[in-house]
Amino acid sequence: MNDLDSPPPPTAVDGCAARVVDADRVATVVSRMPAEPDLIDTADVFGLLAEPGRLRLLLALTEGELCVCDLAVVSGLSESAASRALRLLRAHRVVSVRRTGRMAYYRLDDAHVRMLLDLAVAHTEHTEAVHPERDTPASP
Amino acid sequence: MNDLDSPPPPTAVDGCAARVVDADRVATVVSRMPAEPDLIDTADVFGLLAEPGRLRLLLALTEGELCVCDLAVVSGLSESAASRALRLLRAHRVVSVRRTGRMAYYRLDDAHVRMLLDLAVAHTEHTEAVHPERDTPASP
DNA sequence: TTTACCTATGAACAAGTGCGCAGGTGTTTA
DNA sequence: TAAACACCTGCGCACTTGTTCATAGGTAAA
Repeated sequence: MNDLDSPPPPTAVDGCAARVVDADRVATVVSRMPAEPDLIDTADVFGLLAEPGRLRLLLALTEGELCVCDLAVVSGLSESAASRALRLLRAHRVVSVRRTGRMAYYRLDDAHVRMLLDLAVAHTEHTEAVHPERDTPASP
Repeated sequence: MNDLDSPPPPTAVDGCAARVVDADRVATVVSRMPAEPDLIDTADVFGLLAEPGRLRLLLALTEGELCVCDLAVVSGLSESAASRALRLLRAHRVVSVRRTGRMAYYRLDDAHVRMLLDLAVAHTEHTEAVHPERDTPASP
């Protein structure tokens, strides 16, 4: 495809053709980069927390278990949407379910996610909205 | 705040008609629920970490600042995609940029996100893939 | 039994998002 | 000067993802 071994400057990591400035730093960072599956799994978990609805759902569950209809009310989702979201969270082992008759009580089942939630909430609580939409910090 | 003490059966939170089982618990959870803007902002931040590419980008930056081309190589993104991702991260004040001539060096600029990253990586490192795809824990 | 209720699911739709390509801006070098 | 370089951006495509409507399963009450 491309033969870049003779030219002096550019150095690739494993065969990918691209300009590299700090080869040493790049090598170090690459070596410390988590494995692909772990990375994808991590991104997945963050993705679960990336929506207000699911976030409310999980925040509500930090207080203890709740049934689907209550969770729907608290999260502002329809019961259908809440059930669906809970199924997703359950598939990722973030929540677990306890069934009693026709009721289904969900609860947080991942200490890691709980820490993430605490950290996030604590942060937003004393951090005045970082509203984006501003790219250039306006330097007159 | 809202009147939910007299009616026996269905009780809504602020006017939404929906079945509620544990009215007290619901009221408590709702009262402790973060404000809408904070919630959206939090979900936003998690959304930034919800993709392998951006995650690699940020993980690389935990080691120190890097230029765009090096970040592209490390993250496996094209320079175009890396630039765009960095712009997004910059808009949310997650990273900051230092320009020297025609180079642009990016660095992590949010201690909170750094904690989130550390926590996530530490978790995935000693947690054997929680592969989903399993919904019902097999209950015959 | 029938009825009412809570939860779960299927399918279709709509919306958002990431990426590649090509071109542009500003800077350094020949 | 022109050329090479590093970064940035507009356009369009394709993929993923969330939401809703309607319906089905399963349990408790009449």
